[in-house]
Amino acid sequence: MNLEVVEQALQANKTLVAFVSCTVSYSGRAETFLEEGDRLIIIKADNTVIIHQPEGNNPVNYMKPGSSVSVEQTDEGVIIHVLHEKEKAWLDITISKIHNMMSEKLVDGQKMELAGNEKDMSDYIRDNPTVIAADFTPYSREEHTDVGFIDVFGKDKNGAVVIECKRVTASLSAVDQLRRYVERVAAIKGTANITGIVAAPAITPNAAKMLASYNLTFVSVEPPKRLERWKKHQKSLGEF
Amino acid sequence: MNLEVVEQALQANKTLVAFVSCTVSYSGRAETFLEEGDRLIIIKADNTVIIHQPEGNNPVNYMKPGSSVSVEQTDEGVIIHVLHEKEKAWLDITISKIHNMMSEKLVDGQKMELAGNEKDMSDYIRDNPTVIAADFTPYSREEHTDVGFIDVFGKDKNGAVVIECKRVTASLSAVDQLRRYVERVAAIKGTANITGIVAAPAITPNAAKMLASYNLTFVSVEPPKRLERWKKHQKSLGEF
DNA sequence: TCGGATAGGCGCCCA
DNA sequence: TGGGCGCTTATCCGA
Repeated sequence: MNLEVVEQALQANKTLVAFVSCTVSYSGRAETFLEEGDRLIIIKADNTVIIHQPEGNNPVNYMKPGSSVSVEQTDEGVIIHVLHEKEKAWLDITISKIHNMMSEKLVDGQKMELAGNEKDMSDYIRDNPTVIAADFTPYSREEHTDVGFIDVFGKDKNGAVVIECKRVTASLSAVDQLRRYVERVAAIKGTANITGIVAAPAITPNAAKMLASYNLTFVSVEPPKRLERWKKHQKSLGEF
Repeated sequence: MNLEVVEQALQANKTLVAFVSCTVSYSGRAETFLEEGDRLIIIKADNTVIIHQPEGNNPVNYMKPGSSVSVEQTDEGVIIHVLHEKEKAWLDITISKIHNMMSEKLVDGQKMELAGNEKDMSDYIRDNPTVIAADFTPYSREEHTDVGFIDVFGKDKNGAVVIECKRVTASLSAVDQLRRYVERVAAIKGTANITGIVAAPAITPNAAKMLASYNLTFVSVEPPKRLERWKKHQKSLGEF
């Protein structure tokens, strides 16, 4: 271990990664402790600190950007102190052994482009209203009320239509949301004659049952672009 | 770059990290693309793949455990292909330059201990029922119904009591949940006389209004142990 | 900053 | 395996 290496890397706005044996203590929104073991530590230039165990997708501990990082040499080993004043949180990494480490100044101004989220889906419904019903006319997206905002709001021949979109299988909470909006619109319009629709690729059985009990309906809508590139990819694999 | 180094690391159940310049393509539940820039790539022994940009808490792209990883040398550079058959997802990392890399076999059988989550809070309510009401008697936690499970279920002098816990400020969705459970219990018991309580440190104004409109109530409960170690830490800092 | 909702959410538990 | 839901959720967006 070399304190100077760590401190120089941090000073130079580098990203530092280290394989270490360590224990981890965290206190903030909750409190955690992790016994000794081998982990990967990442310290970014913005003082984000991330600790990964050897398996799994998620970090076991982390501190968000804007922390302050300091390093201390003690009898127990090297301790990395991370403090986030604003969040009243701190993290201590007590390192008994550094197996390997490296640091690098990384330059990256790019932002990830993403397609296929729920906004794309409500856009798709607005632009292709017949996927809901032949006589459906959308008015607005993200209509705000004091009980939340309605994904797609419009009308059909019977009156107002409230649509809650989900890009994945709709669950009980989707029915909750829809019911909340429909009741609000009914209260505003002074009529119980509102059509409420969950638009999603599928719905769970319990949610479907609950939906029906409130005279709300489900319309199956696939999120746009889903799996297109996957299928293309599979096809190209098949050509080998 | 050295394909063999990467492949040997993966074969040997090592965790591999690399600073690279790359582009990233993903297709699965959505589709993403990330233009050329410097990133940190992590490939774990379980074939978890994580890509971090130089700043921020969260990975920009990832593939969950259980993927298959292969490496290919092309004219454009080295491509790391990650495929998750089951999830019908794939990720390609096209690397123009490797700045630095290292790998290590990590051994870690530990599991993080956590205090201060919602389970601790409902335990606390069960063990200290007077924080809800003087005459409250808890029966069970995680009582299952077909519309979800009730955090804490019990009785008071008026009848059944349903409690929904939140460790942070309760929102509209917490009221939704509680209402859903209360209605279900009322239907089962055949009575409308059910007491429904949101137990949380705070509640948003709109949620409070909605709660009141359904004759449900809010009880302020702090999640246990919150900030205790923070305060101790601050005190010890103050002693310097 | 707060409130509300989505997320390529993830991960855990339980039927 | 799917449903339901919490999460040190994070992140985005609008008021």
